[in-house]
Amino acid sequence: MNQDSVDNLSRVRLLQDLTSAAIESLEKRSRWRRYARDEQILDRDSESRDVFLVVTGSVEVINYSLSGREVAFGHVVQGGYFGELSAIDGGRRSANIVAVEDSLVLVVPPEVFTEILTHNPPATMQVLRRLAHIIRTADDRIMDLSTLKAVQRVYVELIRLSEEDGKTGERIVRPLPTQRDIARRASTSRETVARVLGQLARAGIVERKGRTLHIFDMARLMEMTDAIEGDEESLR
Amino acid sequence: MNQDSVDNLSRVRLLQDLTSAAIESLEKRSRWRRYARDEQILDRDSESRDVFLVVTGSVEVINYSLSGREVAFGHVVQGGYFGELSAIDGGRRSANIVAVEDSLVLVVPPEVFTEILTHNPPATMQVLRRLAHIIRTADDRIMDLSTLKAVQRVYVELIRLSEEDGKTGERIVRPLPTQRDIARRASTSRETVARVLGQLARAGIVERKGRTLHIFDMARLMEMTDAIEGDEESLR
DNA sequence: CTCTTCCTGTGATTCCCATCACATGAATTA
DNA sequence: TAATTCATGTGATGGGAATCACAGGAAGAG
Repeated sequence: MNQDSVDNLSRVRLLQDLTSAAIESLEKRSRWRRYARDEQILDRDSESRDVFLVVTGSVEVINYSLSGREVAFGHVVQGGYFGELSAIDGGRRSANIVAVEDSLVLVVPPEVFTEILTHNPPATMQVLRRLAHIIRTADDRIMDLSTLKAVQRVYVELIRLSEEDGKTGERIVRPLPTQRDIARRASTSRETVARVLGQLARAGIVERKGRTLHIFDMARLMEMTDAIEGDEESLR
Repeated sequence: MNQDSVDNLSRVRLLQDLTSAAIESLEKRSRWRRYARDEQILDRDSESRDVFLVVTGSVEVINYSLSGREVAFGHVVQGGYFGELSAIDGGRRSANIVAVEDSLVLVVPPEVFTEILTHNPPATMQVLRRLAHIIRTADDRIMDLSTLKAVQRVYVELIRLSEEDGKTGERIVRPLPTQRDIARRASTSRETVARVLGQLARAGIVERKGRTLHIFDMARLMEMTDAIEGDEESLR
């Protein structure tokens, strides 16, 4: 094992409070795996219980309905991890994991993960906070799905994706995901996303330039997520 | 403090691995509260961080949209607890809690809760497993909301509520919640629930007798949750 | 026992948006 | 650079279910 591995691993949030000795021991009992872009890493309902530490790259958490509809649950990027649910409760995988880009992960056996938990209170708190965060996010999404219209869920998703531009201070979404990706996060159809984007652009609220979406009127957009807006005319 | 309290508390899942000494110390640093039926225990977005142990009675976790729509997230019955998210991550309350019946709860300050976690690995694993379970349930619900029609979500809810009758071995739902309650778990309207129940009864799949719903054809009901069923005629 | 209040069953109506169907356009690969 | 393959913009249409509107029943309160 080389020093690089330890350095990289220490950047994984789960391990940030461990000593390098502990990390080395963990690494020895785990195995490295590389996954290519679009490669399936984990199948829903499969039996493994390992925890996956994402050292480089990023993955997507996604599920499919019987009818073929895709529902995106989230991303895990460099420094994150996934698969902890099964390691914790011994249950099956609750989702499919796909590599979004070429990724390097450390596959940690459940016993090793559990051992970290029992010996490292800070790491355990880390996991607890992460699970708490997942629950809050999921609950918000259930609320959105239960109370908002499809169009409004697209607004919410755009807001969620947006960030302050470092230079201009403008609100932007970069890179703008494909309409298909937005649709599977907002649980709607690709066409609806296209229409919403078009309508917002025509109303002067957003503008798309290549892979960047500029949000000119963030306040307006946020209002529209909870008000029952009128017809499109009123947007002009 | 009397022995009864310790006995009752030791039945709370969070504390089941603690010594009675530990439970006594915990109880001394917490406070007892009684809530009447329908009383609001916790408000969404409020600032407290306490964890609530339900010693007797039961409570409901519920949220309201701006438009007034109600979304039910779950129940916590005797022996359970709630409020742990805020104690873990310091964030605000994510839902409202209402007493379903007269309830006695022990209100545990966040520091005391955290102390239990750091000193009792089994209790911590308990919490981790509970959070994992909540996440799985929430994810399932997101899938249902994203991929099923309102009618099918009612089927799913009936299945979820159903249990084997000890004597007859029949599949039943008892007590059958009001249509309004079913609607807020399935995220649909009360009327839709009424129509689904009526339609299932006419098809001979279920029968309602007072506050009990008998499910005669469970297999059929389960099929109907994932197939795109035809018109009502085909149910006869 | 009687009076509210809440629950339940059903019709009628409106409207959201998923789906189908193409026409470009952009981007990747051969 | 041609040839696929994927992304995007928009019309047309149909169906599902939310909403509105009552009427009768059950059940709790006084």
